[in-house]
Amino acid sequence: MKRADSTKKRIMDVAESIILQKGFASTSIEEIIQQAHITKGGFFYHFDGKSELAYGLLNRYLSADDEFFNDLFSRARELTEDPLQQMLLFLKLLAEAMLALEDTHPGCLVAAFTYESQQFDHSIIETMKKGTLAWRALFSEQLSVIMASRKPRLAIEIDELADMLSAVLEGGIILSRILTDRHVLASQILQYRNYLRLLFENSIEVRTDD
Amino acid sequence: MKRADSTKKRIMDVAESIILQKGFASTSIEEIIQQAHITKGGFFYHFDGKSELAYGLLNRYLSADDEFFNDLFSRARELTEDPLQQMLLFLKLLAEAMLALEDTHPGCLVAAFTYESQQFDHSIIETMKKGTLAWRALFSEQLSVIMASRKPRLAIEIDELADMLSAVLEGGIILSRILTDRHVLASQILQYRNYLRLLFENSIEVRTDD
DNA sequence: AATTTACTATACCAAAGGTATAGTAAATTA
DNA sequence: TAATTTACTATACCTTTGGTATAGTAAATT
Repeated sequence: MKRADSTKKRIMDVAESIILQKGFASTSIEEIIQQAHITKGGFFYHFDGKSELAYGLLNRYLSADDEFFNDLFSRARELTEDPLQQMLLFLKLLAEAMLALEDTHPGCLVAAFTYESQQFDHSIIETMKKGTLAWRALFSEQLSVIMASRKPRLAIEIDELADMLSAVLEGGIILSRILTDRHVLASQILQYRNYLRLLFENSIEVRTDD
Repeated sequence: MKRADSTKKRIMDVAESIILQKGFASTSIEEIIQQAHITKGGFFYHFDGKSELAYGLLNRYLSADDEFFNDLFSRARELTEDPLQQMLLFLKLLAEAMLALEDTHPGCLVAAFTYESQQFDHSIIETMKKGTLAWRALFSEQLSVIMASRKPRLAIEIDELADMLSAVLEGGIILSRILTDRHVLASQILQYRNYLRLLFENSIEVRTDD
C-alpha cells in the first residue's frame, strides 16, 4: 500500500485537470494514464471505468469546495463579529484566492459536467444537484444571520441572493476563461460584494419594492 | 436549391439542441443525421466536418443572441426615455423571456464550448472572445448613458458591471439546468436588476467606497 | 444540353472504451 | 517466515463508432 499512496490521487489530479480543459467526453483514459505515468491496468484497478472516475472526481471536488468555503468563512469569523462584515470579508478573501490560483485558468467541475449532463447517469446528476444545494445552504445560512439583525433596502429572497453568489462564480469563471483573465472572476465577486453592501450596509431608509 | 431550402438549418437546429444537452465532443454526427433525417453524405455536403459545424453554430448563435438583446432593448426604449428605466425594463423583459423559453432547459453555446475549449481551433476561441466582448460592449453602452446623468452610490467600473450581467446569465443558466428550474435564471436576472436599482435609483446620498 | 446543387449509399480506418489474462514486487497478516 | 493480499505492469484483443472519403444521382439552374 506504500507504493500506491499517491497513485489514485495523481490519476484524479491529472484527470480533473484535463477534463477542465477539454471536457469529460473528449478526455480519453489513454491520455490520463500517459500523463499520470501508469498503465491501463493500473487505472482499472482504481476505477471500474470512466463513469466511476467521474463520480469520484465530482465527490472529491464537492468536498474540497465545501472545505475551502468553510475555511474562508472561519477566517472571516475570526476577524469580526458582525455577520455582514464576516460575509464582506469572506468575499474579499474569496476574490483574493481566485487571483492567487496557480491553475492556468479557473474551472468548476460541476459546470463542466452540466453541459455534458446527458452522458452521465442519475447518481451523478443527483450529486451535482446536492452539491449546488449545499452551496445555497452555506451562503443562505450566513445571509440569514445578517438578516436577523438588518433589514435589506429591497425585499429579497434569501435563497435567490445565496444562489446569486454561485451564479456569479460560475459565470465569472466562464468569462475569465473566455477572456483569459482571472481578474474578471475576482471583480465579479466584488460586484456581488457591492450588492450586499448596498442591500445591508448602514441602512439609510428602508425602501419598498416598487 | 429548392429541396435543400431548410436542410442546413434543420441540421444546425438539431445539432445545437443535442450539443447543449450532451456537449460537443459526445455529440456524434451519426446522431445528428438521424434526428435531422439526412445521410452522412448530406451532412458533409453542408459542412466540411465537425469543426466547421461548430464554427457555423457559434456564429449563428452569436448573431441570434445579438439580435435578441437588441430587440429587447428596442422594446424597452419605446416605452420610456429614461436610460435607467430602459435598462430596468430590459432586464424585466429578459427575465420574462427566459421563463417563456420553449426549450426544456436553457443553454448557452459559448458556455458549452468554454469547458471543451481545448478541442477547438484558434478561430473558434477568437469568435467566442469577440462574442463575449460584444455583450460587454452592448451592456456597457447602456450603462454609460445611465451614468452620464446619474452617480452610482458605490464607485464601479462600467465594464465590470456590464460583465456581471453576462456572468449572472451564464451562471444562472448553469444553476437552472442543475436544479431543473428555470425560475432560478429569471430570479438571478432580477437580482442583477435590484443591484442596478440600488446603485442608481433615486440617489439619496453618494457614498464613497470604503 | 451542360453544369451545379443537394443530396444518397457504401465503404473504410484509426481511436477509444472496455475486458481479460498473466505476472510481480511490496506490504500485511497469520 | 510463509501465505495472502495489495497495487500495480504488460499484452492482447474485441467491438463500437467517429470521422472521412468516394462514387453515384435526381432535381434545379444556367
